[in-house]
Amino acid sequence: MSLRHAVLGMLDEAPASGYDLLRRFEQAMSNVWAATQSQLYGELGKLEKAGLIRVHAEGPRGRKEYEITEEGRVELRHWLVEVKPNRSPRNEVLLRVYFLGSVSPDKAKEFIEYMGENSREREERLTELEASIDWGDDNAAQYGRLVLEWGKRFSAMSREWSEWAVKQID
Amino acid sequence: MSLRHAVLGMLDEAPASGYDLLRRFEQAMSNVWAATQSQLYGELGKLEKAGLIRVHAEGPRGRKEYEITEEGRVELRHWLVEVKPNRSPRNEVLLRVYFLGSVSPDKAKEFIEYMGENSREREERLTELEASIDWGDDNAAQYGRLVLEWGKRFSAMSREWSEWAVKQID
DNA sequence: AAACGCATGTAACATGTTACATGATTAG
DNA sequence: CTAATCATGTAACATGTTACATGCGTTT
Repeated sequence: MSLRHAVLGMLDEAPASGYDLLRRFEQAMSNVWAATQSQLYGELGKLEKAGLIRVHAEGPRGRKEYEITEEGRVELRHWLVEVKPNRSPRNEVLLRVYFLGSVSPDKAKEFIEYMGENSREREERLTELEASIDWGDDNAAQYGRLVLEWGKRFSAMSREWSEWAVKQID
Repeated sequence: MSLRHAVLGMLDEAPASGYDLLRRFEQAMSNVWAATQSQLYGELGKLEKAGLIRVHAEGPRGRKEYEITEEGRVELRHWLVEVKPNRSPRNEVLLRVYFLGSVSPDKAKEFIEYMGENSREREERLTELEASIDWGDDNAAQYGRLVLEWGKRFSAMSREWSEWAVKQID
């Protein structure tokens, strides 16, 4: 149930509409957690019914701005540090590497080079992002920087691995 | 539909029963792709109906050993290098880091230290695993080594990030 | 004979994706 | 006035999890 907590976390920073949250899922959040529009609106409905968020203001075009409730904050803090993370890892690209023995070494190399290319691009995008963001010195932004740094290190590691791995084939 | 392809990949190495495959998902595969017993048996049924695998031998206790068909091999090779990977990343732990501003710096530090501890353990487990495996020099094992190395580098990177990140807080 | 491991399957539920559907407001 | 963007929602389907159910074969 992490989508639920992603929403609570964002609303704990500031009130927002489903539409606002969707933008964040597509942008800043997209390296960490995904959500489709459909799923998001559904979850907002459930969260409201459960009393963890409430409509705080309505705007044009049926816009509903939600805010987190005290109950929601309690749930968020509980999840953040007390609930054991238990997602099973799923890495589709690495899964393919496992089975590259089923194609020719040339195709395998090509695939791993493609992985390296992706990592390089990701690395660049994150570096650009870092430069473009005006990091206020508020509390929340601090952790955004940590996540960004994680992404950069991850991309670098993946790129280096790809460079090493192509050399191992045959 | 990666579960499907994980199954095809394993059956392309050697025939196996659902039970055999489950063992692999729980062991070697667990760092890369997860599957529950329930899901696996369901998928085997679908794959058989679709003609991508077939029952190749039956054993005691209703054991059904499957083998991949030529059609299955075609599908596997197609997926391996021609289908664009499109899984959206989901990292529950990193999602929490994003929102650590909602708890005290002390609790945040504790959480990141816990992350580092996990990475260290994972690193050790993989190193032990590496030593314990008798790598035959067959084609398939080669790629298993690449995946293992990825895991080791990933764990090391996570550990180093954690060490760096705790120092950034406050 | 009991306990353990092998072996398969179903049902209910939760989560996530794709496609469809609708309409208001704002910018050019 | 027209296109883009804002804004919310539903339906059908695919994927994944937890719990339940059953029984055979082997080892102690």
